[in-house]
Amino acid sequence: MKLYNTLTRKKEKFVPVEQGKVSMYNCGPTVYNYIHVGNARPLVVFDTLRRFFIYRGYDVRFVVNFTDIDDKLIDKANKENTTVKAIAERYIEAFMEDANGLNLYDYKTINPRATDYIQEMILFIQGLVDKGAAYAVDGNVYFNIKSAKDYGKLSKKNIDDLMSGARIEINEEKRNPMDFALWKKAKPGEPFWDSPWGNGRPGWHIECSVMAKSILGETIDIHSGGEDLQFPHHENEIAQSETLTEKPFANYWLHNGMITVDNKKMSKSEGNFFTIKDVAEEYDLEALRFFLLSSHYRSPINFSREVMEQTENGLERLYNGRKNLEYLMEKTEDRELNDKDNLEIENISQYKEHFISAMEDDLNTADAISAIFELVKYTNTNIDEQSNKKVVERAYSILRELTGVLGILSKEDEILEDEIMELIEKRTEARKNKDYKLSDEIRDLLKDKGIILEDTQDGVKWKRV
RNA sequence: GGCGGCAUAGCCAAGCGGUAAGGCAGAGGCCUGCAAAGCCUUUAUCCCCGGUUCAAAUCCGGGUGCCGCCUCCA
Repeated sequence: MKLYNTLTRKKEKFVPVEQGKVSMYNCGPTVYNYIHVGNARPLVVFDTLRRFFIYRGYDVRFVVNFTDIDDKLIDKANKENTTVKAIAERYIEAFMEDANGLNLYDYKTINPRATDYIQEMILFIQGLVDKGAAYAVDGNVYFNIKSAKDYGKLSKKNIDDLMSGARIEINEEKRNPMDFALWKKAKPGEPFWDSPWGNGRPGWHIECSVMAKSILGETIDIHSGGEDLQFPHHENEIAQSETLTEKPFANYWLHNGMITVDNKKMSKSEGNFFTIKDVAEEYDLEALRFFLLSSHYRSPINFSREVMEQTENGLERLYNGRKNLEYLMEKTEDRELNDKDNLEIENISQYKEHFISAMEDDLNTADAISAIFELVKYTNTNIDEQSNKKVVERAYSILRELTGVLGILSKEDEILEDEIMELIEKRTEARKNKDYKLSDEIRDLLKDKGIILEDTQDGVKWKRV
């Protein structure tokens, strides 16, 4: 497995800290609002990486946190005259619904909440204060970036350039304008926790460092997130964690590219965003997942109605391919494998090899998807009622395996109600009698019910719209 | 101003020095009572200009255009 590591700006061979195990941490949502398509990209992409690791036999621990305390939650709670906790509950619930639609959590994922780790954060901050890397001023605690060796090593920025950027807020309390808050003094009416520096709450950056350390340990394998978090968030996480533990915080830093709309970054502050719920009204969220995997995770991708429709149609082709194989499994005969069968199995297996090597090359899902399309093309063309059932089953299981790694084609066929089966039979009878008027009426009736019929040489196939 | 990325057919998108994958859409055809699905055929000198090489979409230099980060942001 090769992964592009932002730290070195190179594709590197992946070597886990502990053989056969992978620890991953992905910065999760701040739960003050519904998540949008841009927020969904890292979740889908790195969920796919996790699935691939599991597929390759790794024992994976994957953490995606909830930031459930910060300025935005406090503002929202004040505006709605409710509590921060209530806001967090509401949007965590909404998040889980979206996550479910995106097929994110059918394997175990750890979802810690920042507010459950306040004591660990206080100890962490105290450790930094004891080391002289952090200082308290009037109830606030700041991290002194001068105490971090290599500050800027991830984002390749140097402190002087940043200073001349000069868009840093002036704060009299800070020794250096780039110092950032580890602990914020409580203002009247804000939620707070007791600490050695008085009542207050944690800063944003410290949360991820602490949850990662508490759950996964001092050095984790992979830390991921959107490329817009590289600076300052991830840079600050590194500074805090490595200053405290004196060990590498994460061995591999993975960053996904941005989603754009009309070629401008989708973001809440720009207002050009579509929430997952918006998308769900028009498209199946599985199509959104497929869209997010249709190009390489580090490239920017433009979200548009046109491309979503293209994606839906492509997904449909894959479903049809699977449907055809399911159909053939019923129709084909199970017999000993001959040379032709073996050759076919060999051909089919090549697509699986192609898929795996694409995924191992820095998670090239776009190329991996092309392998799946090629598999479907192959089976549509070369496999039929005359084929050996063993070959059909082999193709089918590979298709399921590979689409499962991507988390697509997750919808299963349902059993049709008796009433509908009767209509289908009635139509078949009508067609036999060449009563095409009646047969077309029945077909239209079923279409209204969302069932599409296909007449094939060996009988009627149906599918849901 | 500093740092980084990208530019491949109507659209999306692989490609990492050996002569342009895949998908969507369109056109024509096969099959079908008609459809649908599927299959076949069909659409690219890879932003521009130089250079290196037997060979460049791929490497180097110079342009042009677009985007991201430097501020909360996935």
